[in-house]
Amino acid sequence: MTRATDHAYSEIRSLILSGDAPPGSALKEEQLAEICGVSRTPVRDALRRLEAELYVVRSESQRTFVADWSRADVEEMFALRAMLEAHAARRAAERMTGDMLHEMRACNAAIERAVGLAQPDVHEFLDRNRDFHAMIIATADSPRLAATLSTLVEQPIVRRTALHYRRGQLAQSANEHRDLLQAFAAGDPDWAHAVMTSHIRRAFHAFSNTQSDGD
Amino acid sequence: MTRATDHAYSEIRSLILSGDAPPGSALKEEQLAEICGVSRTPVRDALRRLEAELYVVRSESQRTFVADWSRADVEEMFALRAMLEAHAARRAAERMTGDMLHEMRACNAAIERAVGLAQPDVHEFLDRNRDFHAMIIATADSPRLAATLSTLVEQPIVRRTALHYRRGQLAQSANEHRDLLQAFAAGDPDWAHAVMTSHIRRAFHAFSNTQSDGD
DNA sequence: AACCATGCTATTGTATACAAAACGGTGGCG
DNA sequence: CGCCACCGTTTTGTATACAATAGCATGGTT
Repeated sequence: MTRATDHAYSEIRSLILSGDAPPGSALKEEQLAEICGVSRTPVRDALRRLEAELYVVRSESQRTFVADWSRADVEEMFALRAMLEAHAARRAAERMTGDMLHEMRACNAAIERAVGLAQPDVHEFLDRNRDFHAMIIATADSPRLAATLSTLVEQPIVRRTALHYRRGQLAQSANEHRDLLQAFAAGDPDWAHAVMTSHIRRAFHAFSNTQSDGD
Repeated sequence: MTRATDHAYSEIRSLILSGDAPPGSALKEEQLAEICGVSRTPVRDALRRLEAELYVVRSESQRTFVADWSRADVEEMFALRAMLEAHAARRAAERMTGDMLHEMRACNAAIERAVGLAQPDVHEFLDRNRDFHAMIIATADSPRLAATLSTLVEQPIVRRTALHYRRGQLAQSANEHRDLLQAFAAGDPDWAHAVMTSHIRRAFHAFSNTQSDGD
């Protein structure tokens, strides 16, 4: 997994995220190899990785397709994420340090800035939001939890969801982060757990709404 | 992933489970290829799969080693498993059918038979125990939950644990399964959730004890 | 006309050769 | 004596050729 494999990975991932490779469409190794300018070997490695991260699925005869998430699939994913991230928040509250708390406050300040602009900077919001959640997971100090979450969090869904957020939804997200910071500052694991559960579940419903709006 | 890859996978897995490849030892692709009688290509695929299932880990320079689980790692794994399997039990209680309940009762009867023998049949216990938990996960009807759990139920630990069980511990496991069946029959999700949490946590402490006994 | 068998084609699986990178040891230099 | 750089060896990464298999269409048979 070095140059060629990483390149193939991000290239294919982009195809999926951009919609150039729509859900359900077949991904052929040779064709992808040509697009990426590498041989089939690194493409195969990249596809295995994307499979582990649920971007693609394999038929029983080993053909690869872009994952097609039904509404039930999305709901299921959010439910798991709520459970695991709430657990992470609880552990983080037990292990929070002053330095980390300071860093997280700075991070959320950046989020509030991005949201407060005349034209909210959604890209900045997404990046800082990811940082914020990553810091919680890092503080939770549970490598397997982190590995498990990483296959659920970094999904096309999250990205598409935020792109349809209204300013009010972005701001609410920042406010919930503020609540989390209070729970962390108080060192109250149950509080952190509850806020995080609520935070993720609201994200799910925000997603449901943008979807039913017909995009 | 057909003949050669599958063969390499189970061969390498056996090396790890049997202890011929002890925790922390390096796994070299060429050497494994020779052992399995295949080329490096399927070995590489097998190693990726074993990596996803946490049997092996990779250094930052892409060398692979047999995973070496610290006590903290094991505790962490059991905590995640308790959370996710309890969730599965809750969903299963909401979706349980008469047929499945019947099948699960038969399965647990087989477990009780294996445990009740003059010389308990641990191998039979392990197989039927896996079936029992698999049926719960199947009934929970959540593909992503199933996929997530399959990477955590990692056999090395479970297997080693059960091999050191005394008859009483095996019997207690069967009794807890009985409690679960009652919860399912009653269609009580919270009950099922609580019993499963307790079931997994007891397994963790049973594991801790066999470990501290010095094997 | 419907259905099954058969053969062609598209696609993935496997082997092998070569390239790149990392590790380890050895020698020289400070 | 210790440290660093260099080079040989080991190990993994990548490309390519070939094998096997699945999918699909076509034609024959009932």
